[in-house]
Amino acid sequence: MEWSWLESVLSSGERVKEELMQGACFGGGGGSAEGLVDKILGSFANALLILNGKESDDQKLVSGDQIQGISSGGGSADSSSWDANHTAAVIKSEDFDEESCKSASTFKDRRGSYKRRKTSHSWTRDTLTLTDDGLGWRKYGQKRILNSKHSRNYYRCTHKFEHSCKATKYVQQIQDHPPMFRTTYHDNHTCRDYLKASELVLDCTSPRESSKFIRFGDTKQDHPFFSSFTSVRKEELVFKEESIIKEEKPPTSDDHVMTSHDNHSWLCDYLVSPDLTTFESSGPPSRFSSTLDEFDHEDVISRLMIGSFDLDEVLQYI
DNA sequence: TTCATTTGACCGTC
DNA sequence: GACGGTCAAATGAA
Repeated sequence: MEWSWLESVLSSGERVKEELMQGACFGGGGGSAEGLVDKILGSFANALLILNGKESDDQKLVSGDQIQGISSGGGSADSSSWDANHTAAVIKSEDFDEESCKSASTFKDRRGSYKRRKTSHSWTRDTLTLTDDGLGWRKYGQKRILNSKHSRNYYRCTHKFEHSCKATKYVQQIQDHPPMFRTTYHDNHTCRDYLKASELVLDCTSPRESSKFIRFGDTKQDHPFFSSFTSVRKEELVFKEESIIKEEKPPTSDDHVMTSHDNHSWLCDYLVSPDLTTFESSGPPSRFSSTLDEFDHEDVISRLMIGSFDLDEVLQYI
């Protein structure tokens, strides 16, 4: 029994390695940038599926062509750009189906229609001041909450309708002296994912390095995608000074500001969303677990998306 | 004129 | 039935 499990793990490991290596090799090959990116992401998606044990009948591995088909078939404003949402849709097919069903219902007469987000991706941040977190929020409601002196303000993403961004947050004053505000975020901003694939440069300085390091372009600060990320890092420093930590899920470092309400890694929560779509505001420093159990598969994609990545580093955990 | 905020109503969940 | 999240008309600000 143990052997079969081990065999399974090793077999999966080999396949993951194959997929990741294939993805890395695509970077050195020919073809259009868009096609290459699609193929690479297809391989990484497959690797994740294997790692998650989801390569079953209902969730086949995806090919780069499939991703390409999806990305070009959607209603994206810019058909030449690869939309990370689509890959997320492939990887998290269950979520995708659920969303499809939801969208099938009419939008009229849906006041108050919502699902309580008990299990959704949420986290809180306590601050001493009402600080602008630099993201586009629009207030859509205010409510008095039971057993609370102060009303709760509800915000949604400014680009909710333009980009179908599901990010919402609510802010509530939880203390008077000194004033303390608790901001609870739900879902990540997907409105900043309109990243042009053509701007993803595969930068391999040597043939040897090309098989070892995968780098998605230089993190140019003037790129909207990365500039938002870098500005966020600055903001994080500000928040570290004026924020306190909640203890629901104590991180390893003392200066963490926010609390995640699900089991995703810190990095995934705040740098890249679990559905691989979003760079979120600020967050705790990245980590890389040293055991297989702690190893979060999504870290792989997170780091791939952020910048350089040591493939061997991943493979040693497989 | 456009866009953001306010506010009461609606309605799903507990 | 209470609570809380969202909607949308009314209102205000730029």
